[in-house]
Amino acid sequence: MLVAIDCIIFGFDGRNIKLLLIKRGFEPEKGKWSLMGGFVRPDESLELASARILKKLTGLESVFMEQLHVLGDTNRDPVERTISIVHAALIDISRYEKQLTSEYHAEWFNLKEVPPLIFDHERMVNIAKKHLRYKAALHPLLFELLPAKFTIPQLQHLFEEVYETNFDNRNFSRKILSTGLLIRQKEKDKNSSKKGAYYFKLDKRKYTEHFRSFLHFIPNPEKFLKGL
Amino acid sequence: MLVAIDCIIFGFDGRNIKLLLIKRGFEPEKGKWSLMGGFVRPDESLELASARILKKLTGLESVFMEQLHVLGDTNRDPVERTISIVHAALIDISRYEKQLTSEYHAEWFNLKEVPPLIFDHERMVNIAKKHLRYKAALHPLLFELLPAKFTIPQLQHLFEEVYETNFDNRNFSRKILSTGLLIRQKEKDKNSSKKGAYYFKLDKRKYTEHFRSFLHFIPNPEKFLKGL
DNA sequence: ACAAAAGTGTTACACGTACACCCATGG
DNA sequence: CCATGGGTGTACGTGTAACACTTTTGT
Repeated sequence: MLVAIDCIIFGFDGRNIKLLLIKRGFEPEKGKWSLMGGFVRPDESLELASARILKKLTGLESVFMEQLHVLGDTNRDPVERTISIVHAALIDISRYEKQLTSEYHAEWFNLKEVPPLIFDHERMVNIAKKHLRYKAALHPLLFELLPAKFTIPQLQHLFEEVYETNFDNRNFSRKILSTGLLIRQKEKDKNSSKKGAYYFKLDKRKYTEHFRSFLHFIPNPEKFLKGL
Repeated sequence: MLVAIDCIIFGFDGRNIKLLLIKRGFEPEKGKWSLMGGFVRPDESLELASARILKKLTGLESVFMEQLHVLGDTNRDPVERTISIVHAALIDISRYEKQLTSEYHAEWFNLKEVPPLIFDHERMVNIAKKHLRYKAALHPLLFELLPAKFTIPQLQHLFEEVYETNFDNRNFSRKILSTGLLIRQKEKDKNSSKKGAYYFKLDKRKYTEHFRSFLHFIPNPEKFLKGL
């Protein structure tokens, strides 16, 4: 039995949530869009395998991926029985731009405009989307998707992208700040408004310490968690 | 590469949370306590494989197990490279008593008094324990562990077992009832007190509909989620 | 009558939401 | 000087926690 790993990389460029895809380089389904996948070698752990596969197909390094799910239906791969361990990560696109050279044919797609994918990869993406929404509602996960310095309106925009809705900006900023996870900087970002919005930095120590203990980052969480 | 499944079955007998274990029947490590495990066959899905393995080793049928995690370190099995997909389930022990005949040598152990286990099975149990605590804090998961009719004090006792602490009974019952998930019966349970406690039934429809949308079943969830 | 468990009432307070309004500034 | 986005203040309702107190009934 073959053991594969498929990697789902979500990215944020300041405007949209995107998904990284590659053009499959071999048969079957050569030339179609696909997640980054490969087989686990007999002598490597799952962590090493996922890192190797991602690096080989996209150039990305030191991306922290998390195991999400295993798909193992008998007919999911047309050639041979293969189970696939789906891994996923979230990254700030700008921070990895240099690694994603044109040597690799990986491309970012807006999450709302993903092309048809091979095999059961669309199912994998759906699983990952649900997981993202669930986790980001309860934990400060999305904070990681932004540059080292970011503004609250930027963060709010990101949340609005993920949940495909709009939040009240005044309540949103208070809620976020009440966690004590953000450290206000002296400078302001004046790109998006005349008044300017303060930059914030993430308090890394508090972030890792309390990651699991912050709940309800979105208003009316019941509404959003219901369907997931 | 071999693909195995290991099954973690948590049970509740009205008093304690227990873990189902078997005595391993073959080398290596023959005669030691172990989770129920086996290999996935080329022609069966993961769902079928986990059900088959559990049935073969314990007699249990139609237990809904959930995929938890994959362990795949290269050295985890001394004989051959094996990855294991950990599955877990929660059951009301009394409801499955008949299936667990003595033909199979499966035994229940109090979760606090689990004997040494083979390979990395203790690690698997720890992963499952954390997962249980996390999920049960946010969703009405534990309601399933009780008989069709149960009292609030019974449910509270179960929560106290899982979180190894005590809750205020008055606030607990209000919180649970405020979800609207329970339907009060006319009879009372007089086994544990003279006044008697009302029996309740789970509103199955509401339960499945709203499973994801109820949050914070335990007081001070931050405290409990912090370390997980 | 008493003990012991079940459950109600009460209160203080934190939190969530809605929304009026003020602030800063580039054009 | 005003349009625009950023942000504070205020008000109200709901949820939570703590705990005094009542209810029930077997012994």
